[in-house]
Amino acid sequence: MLMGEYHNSIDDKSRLLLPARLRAEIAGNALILTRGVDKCLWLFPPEEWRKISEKIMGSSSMFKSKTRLLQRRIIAPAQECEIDKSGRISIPPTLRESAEMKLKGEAVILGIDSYMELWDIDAYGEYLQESEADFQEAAEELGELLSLQ
Amino acid sequence: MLMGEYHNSIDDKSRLLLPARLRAEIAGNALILTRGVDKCLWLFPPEEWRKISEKIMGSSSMFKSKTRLLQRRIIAPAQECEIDKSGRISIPPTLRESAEMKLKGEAVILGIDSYMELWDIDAYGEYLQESEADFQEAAEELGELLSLQ
DNA sequence: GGGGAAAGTGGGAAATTTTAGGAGAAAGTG
DNA sequence: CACTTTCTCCTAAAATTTCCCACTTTCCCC
Repeated sequence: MLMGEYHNSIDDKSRLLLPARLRAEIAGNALILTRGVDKCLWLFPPEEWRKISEKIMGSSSMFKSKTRLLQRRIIAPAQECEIDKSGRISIPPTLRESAEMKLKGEAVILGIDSYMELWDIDAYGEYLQESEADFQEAAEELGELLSLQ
Repeated sequence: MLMGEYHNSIDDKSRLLLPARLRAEIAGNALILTRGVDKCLWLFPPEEWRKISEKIMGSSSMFKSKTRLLQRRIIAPAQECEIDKSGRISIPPTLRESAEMKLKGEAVILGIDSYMELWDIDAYGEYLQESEADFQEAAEELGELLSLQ
């Protein structure tokens, strides 16, 4: 299971080192990188990606606007990337820029059960700040849900 | 499988370089270029185009107004274009203008499974911005769909 | 604390990809 | 029919990406 929050920097060739703890959980050395919802990138093991992309592509036609949106925001930006011998992935510039991640900038890497998220450290800070109220609310709802059991 | 989001510029001869990653997925050097739904162009490999155009033409009669619309918007503007030895396609001015793509302007190229989309970079930015709320909604629905598994 | 292995960092060189320019052919115009 | 303009094709240069290797640091076991 992928877990943990890590801070690593992107080098001047747009490469990011994946923490060894996360790498240990990944079978093979191929991952799918794509735009996430919110200002981040998502990094999936191939099987996980297949599930999600099949859900989006399967129930869909290019003549429906919502399908096109999901395709453009999630499916299209996806790139397969290899983990190199030093444990790094190289992030295509277009994807890097879509998440406001800068060359030589600090990135946050989140392990979330079956996938990972990559954030620019400043963008992540802002996100946490802006969403604090929503978080409190979500926690409250979760509390109610749990106390009913 | 065609995937990835790329930014390339259109040169002053109305030509656009297709990214090598996308070219590698295409058999042969002929593609069909036409107007897409939303302010973009669609670029199909010939077999894909045949499927789509047959669907549009098959479900229809020229005596129905909606059919005529689809035919005029999608079938009629279609042009076959060749990939030249440098990997570029040349975009007919009429099509280019229909997607607000400018000479020497920056274009976005999306690989969507079996076809490609071409956008003017500014038009694409506007589209994403305008549709952000719909996207959040679609993502929410997708989340529910996935969590049912 | 020392030795060894693993993890992380940085940079060079080769290969590929992209950009740009110019010559020749084709097409359109007066 | 000659001229201009547009479009193709080809070549060369520039930039980027990829691959590989060597070095430093950290961690762990002895």
